Amino acid sequence: MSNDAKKSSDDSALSLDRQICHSLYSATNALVRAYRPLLQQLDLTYPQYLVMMSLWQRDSVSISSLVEHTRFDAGTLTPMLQRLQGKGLIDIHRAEDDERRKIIKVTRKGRALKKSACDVPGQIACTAAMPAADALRLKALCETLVSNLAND
Amino acid sequence: MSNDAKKSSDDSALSLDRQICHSLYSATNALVRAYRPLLQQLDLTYPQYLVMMSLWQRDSVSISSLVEHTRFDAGTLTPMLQRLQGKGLIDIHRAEDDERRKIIKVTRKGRALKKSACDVPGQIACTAAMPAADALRLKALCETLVSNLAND
DNA sequence: GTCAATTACTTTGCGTGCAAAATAATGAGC
DNA sequence: GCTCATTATTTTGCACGCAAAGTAATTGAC
Repeated sequence: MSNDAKKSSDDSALSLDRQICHSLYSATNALVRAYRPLLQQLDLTYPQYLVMMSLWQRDSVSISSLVEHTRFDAGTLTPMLQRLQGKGLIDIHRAEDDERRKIIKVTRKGRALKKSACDVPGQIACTAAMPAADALRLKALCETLVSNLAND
Repeated sequence: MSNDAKKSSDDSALSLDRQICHSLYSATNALVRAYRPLLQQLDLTYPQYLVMMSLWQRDSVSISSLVEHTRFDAGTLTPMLQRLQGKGLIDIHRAEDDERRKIIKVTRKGRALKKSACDVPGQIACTAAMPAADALRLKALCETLVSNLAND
């Protein structure tokens, strides 16, 4: 809690143009918008794409494990997973050892989709047109923010 | 479109942990979550707070002007403004010269809210616990991203 | 073993976010 | 001054995002 970070009653702090958060917020929305046409060909939304990436990386996981890895809320994941199941990309079934848990498995169709998705990261990188060094710096700053804000 | 930015068929590019976009996405969600308890006292959501900031800065504007300044979609703003009107924070009325346009004006109550909001930027800065230099770098990177992605 | 606390997940409700279609007023060409 | 394209805003439909409440299985205390 540095001293100059807390300029409470400074009026200009409420100027929209100075808001770091507004930049972050609109950058994220712009990114999701940029993904849309690419992902449309895969019949995926951006959040669904993130979940599929998580599952391509580590399959047969519980929902709580997905919550941790993807940072999605459980209440968000439940209907999202049902939609992915509806598309035939994943299977959901109860864990045998613990009937509360559900295990998510990628289907053959889901695994096949990965091949169609392999061009997406490169295409987005082109659209974003950001030097690799800047992109990494941006990622690092965001990760710092996430972990700082997680402290509650 | 640099050459090494386009590693199309590289499998590791689809690893969730390497996704800059995932970091950005979760940082934004974490931020909005961090704002929630602060803004709850003002009975505002984060997007509503952004709109109010825009209006505190420049009052009596059309919706399309707000779209430009806040970077919200018009279809998002219409119901949002109706809610802000319902809270008595703004007035909405048709422009006299052009009956298609609507002019948004902050009410006395809306202006009074600014005083209650003046501590919010400082409090968020404390929670985010990010050095000013890093915050500015983050903002600059996000702005670059926004303008790169806007090219269509 | 029984019952309360915990854990894993689902449901509900509300507010975005946005593409696409609809509505309505203005302007332009003739 | 009519017609058509354009502009400003609204509506619709669907998918999050998430707090809060609900449900069901498991663990822990005794």
